[in-house]
Amino acid sequence: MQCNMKPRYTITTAISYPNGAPHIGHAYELIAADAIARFKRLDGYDVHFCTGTDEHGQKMVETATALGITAEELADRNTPLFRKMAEALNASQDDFITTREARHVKASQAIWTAMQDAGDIYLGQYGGWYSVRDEAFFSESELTEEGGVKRAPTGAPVQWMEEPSYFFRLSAFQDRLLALYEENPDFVGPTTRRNEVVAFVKSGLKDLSISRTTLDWGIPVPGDPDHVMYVWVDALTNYITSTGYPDDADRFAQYWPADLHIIGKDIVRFHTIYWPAFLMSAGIAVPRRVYGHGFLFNAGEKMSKSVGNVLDPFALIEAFGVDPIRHYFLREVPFGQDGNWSVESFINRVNADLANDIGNLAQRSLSMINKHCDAAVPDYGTRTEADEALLARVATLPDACRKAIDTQALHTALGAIFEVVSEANRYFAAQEPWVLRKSDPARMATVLGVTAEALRWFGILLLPFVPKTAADLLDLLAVPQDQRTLAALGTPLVAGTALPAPKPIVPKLEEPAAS
RNA sequence: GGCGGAGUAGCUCAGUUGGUUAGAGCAGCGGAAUCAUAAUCCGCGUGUCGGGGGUUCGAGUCCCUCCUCCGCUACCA
Repeated sequence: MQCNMKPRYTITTAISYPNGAPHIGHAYELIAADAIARFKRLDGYDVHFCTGTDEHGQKMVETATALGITAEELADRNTPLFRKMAEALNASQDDFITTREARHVKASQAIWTAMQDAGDIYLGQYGGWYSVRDEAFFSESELTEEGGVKRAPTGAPVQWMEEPSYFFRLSAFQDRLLALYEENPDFVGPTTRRNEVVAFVKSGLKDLSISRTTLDWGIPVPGDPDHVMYVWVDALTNYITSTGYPDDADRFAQYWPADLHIIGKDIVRFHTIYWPAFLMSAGIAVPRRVYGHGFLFNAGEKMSKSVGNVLDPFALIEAFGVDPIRHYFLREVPFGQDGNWSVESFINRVNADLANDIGNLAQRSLSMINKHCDAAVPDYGTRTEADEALLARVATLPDACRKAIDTQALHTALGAIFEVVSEANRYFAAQEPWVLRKSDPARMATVLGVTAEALRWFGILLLPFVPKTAADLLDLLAVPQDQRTLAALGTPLVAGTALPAPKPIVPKLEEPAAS
């Protein structure tokens, strides 16, 4: 318990499905959520940032079976890869949850019981196409048909089967959901997704099958161990498990409801219809906002295993470094839209922004300080209009970034920052401190000091996006660790502070051979 | 089919409640400078604002229509 009651901010990614190794889509979602989480911390929030893996479900069993191992072994094999990815991406999650954990089993059973007590769960019959050989149901769209025989993707024939299943009374929530969207226009983003969701709910809702008896890889239904929970109750509940439900009432009160769920656009419906309905049924507050990001393409093509063009986040990080990767996807892809990866545009973007614009600005200004100002922050107290104009421009950035971050416009935040970085380059070129060195050393000192001060703002503002690079820049400016917050932006560099010898913070990328 | 979104310079896109010669970044071409990671700065675009029609003193910005592309249209994370 803290006495100084910082505002809190709870943000999550979807939990990844670890039936394979993580791919760039998983990385992208985590990078974006991490940037937002870091920004909120930087802005003084008490942040709870959670990610993880969803280890249950039918696909896990299918994949494991194909590999000749158990689902549990598959999870043991793959979940660590997702943890490694988070580490490699320099993600700052406060919690990494997996659905096998005892706390999650407990939370899932608790919300189930709450929904049941509310009268929204009943026992019925679920019908579907079942493969005896695979011991699994398949959806109509997965099936192939030849000679009147429907077959599963595995080639096994399927037959229409019915089994007992618990249902969630989703149909009863249509009006409440529509009221939710009506009263909270920001509940679903981007807007185009919201329209789809509203249209879907307006078209009428059917009750949802939420248990299976043909599967045992999952969380047992309370009071009926023949059933395991099927998919959504288990998977979505991770968000409240992570915030302390049901036992840690203090933490839960502190961190729930979530401020933001960052998810892929493909699972918007589950997060904006099923999830709030579950919560309303259980008497739990609904999240404040759900945002569906776009997908990434590789050189204009959809990534797929069969095409073999799936980007491996580990390989990219290995080849280029984390910050360039983070920067590229956050800056180049308008968040919420689909984006594209190409090596050419990646090299261009990273070199232009990080190496040339800000990296070189730091190098050229700090080199002069090092050589001509006794390697200490020069006195820049006597300023001209041009100096003030630049600093005033820089000072508009925090609010611009806050506004962008609160609408998940990550690319806009970075765009705003780099627009002013360009402004700083123009300022530097126009002031010509290398000429002033001979004509007016005091004026030179001021220009260099103003530039260094601008760099301090850039460094702090860039921490959420490119943490290592920004920290390196702040190191060069001798900014103390406890001064690296938005609140500390108002505390300018102190003249006379010793500065280390400058060194390039971002190496320029060469045209690579790596893929 | 139904609902929704989008079509603006080579590429990626901005364009507020309709108003002066439609903008930015990147790429390209030319120049300046030399403090710096050959980085930076300055200059250069005759774009049918998808086609057509309409409203208006005036439309990329509103209305109609057509064309093209995309998303959603339930039990898969």
